[in-house]
Amino acid sequence: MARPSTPLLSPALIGDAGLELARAGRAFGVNAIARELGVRPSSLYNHVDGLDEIVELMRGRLITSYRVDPSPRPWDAYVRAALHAHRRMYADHPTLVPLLIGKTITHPLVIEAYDELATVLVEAGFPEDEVLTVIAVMDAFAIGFGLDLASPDDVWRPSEDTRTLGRLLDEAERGDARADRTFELGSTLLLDSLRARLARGAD
Amino acid sequence: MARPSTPLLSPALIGDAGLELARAGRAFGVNAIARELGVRPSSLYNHVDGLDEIVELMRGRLITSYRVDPSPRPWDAYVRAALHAHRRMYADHPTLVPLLIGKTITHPLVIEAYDELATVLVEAGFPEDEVLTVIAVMDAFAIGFGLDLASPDDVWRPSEDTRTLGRLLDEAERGDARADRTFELGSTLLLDSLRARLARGAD
DNA sequence: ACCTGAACACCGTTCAAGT
DNA sequence: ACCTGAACACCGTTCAAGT
Repeated sequence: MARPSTPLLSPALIGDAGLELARAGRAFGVNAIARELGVRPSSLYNHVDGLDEIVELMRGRLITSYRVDPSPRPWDAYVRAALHAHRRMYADHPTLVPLLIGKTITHPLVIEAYDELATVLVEAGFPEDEVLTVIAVMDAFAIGFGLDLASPDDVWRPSEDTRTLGRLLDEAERGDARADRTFELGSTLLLDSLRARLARGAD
Repeated sequence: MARPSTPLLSPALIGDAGLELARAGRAFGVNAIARELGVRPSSLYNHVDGLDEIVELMRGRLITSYRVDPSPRPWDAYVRAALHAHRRMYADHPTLVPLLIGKTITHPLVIEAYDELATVLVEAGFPEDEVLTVIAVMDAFAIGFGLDLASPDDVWRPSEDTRTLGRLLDEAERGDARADRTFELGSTLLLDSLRARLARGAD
């Protein structure tokens, strides 16, 4: 079977296979993707330039599945929904994070999503020279809390006596419950501050 | 030279070599570290159990170099300093981040650092059942802004027309100046909220 | 046009051989 | 005790060969 009548591969299939592997916490290299698709590694190069381009494909397909509904609503509800969705996105693919943030964003769909967020914030009344900063803060938030959610059930395990930490750990939640509580506090703190800042600026 | 009279390697040397590579943005695998130390890859296994243990060594040596001075001062100054130091730490070694957060923290020095932070927050008056959450929020912050600082000079490069984003980008800062401004806003928002929360709780 | 197989330079790890 | 060299199963990428 040198050339099948109907192609076995496509950029979309390759990107989706990589994403599936990443979501399952498995390695998502060229070889692993080829294995997943029942094909030889070298076959992928007929559709894709290499691992870098595969990562770009994955990024594009990611953002469409975690897209936030832009229906009209108060800006802070939109911001909260975006934080939630992006946190989930990063948490579902922690090993992808360094690759995603390491490259300039050019993908049209991803740019569009940021453009929408920028528009919402400008219309909410944030000063124009501050909107990009607010967006970057939101991104840092989503990434940080996403990786927090992807952490092990026990973040800390002291082997010796501690002054305070051990006692607090005995009473504390663990796993996703802990991570969710952290995210709730974090996003509440952030939104409170943003609202206060907007109110102050509007005086 | 089968066995040198004085050993060429040690766990400390191996960890430091890995950290140096990571800081330089280069790969820090077994082979790369061996190359750096002028030795064969298999030699490392006389001192270390494998890449996982090397990562643990790197973690331990990291925290000591980014340790926050625990001298008495207002809790919020301490929190700000910790955010600053940890952000720098993550930014200096972005590729290490997924490895660091993927494992439960057991290293005594790292536990000690968190214990200290917990003690400061308890003494500041935060409710005991909230302190670990605040710490996790700080961690998420430091990681998110650290990776933001490690991002390329241009985070976004739109190829088509945008409603808002392109216009804002034309006026905006880039590179470290942008990342620093983001961090300033983020940590100000967080600290404002934490102070407000503490004041409310103290009523 | 598109899949294969062989080849290359990498990677982490094991282990017998040397001192 | 500690470094080496050969070996193994991996990895990403190239390219000539096949249809």
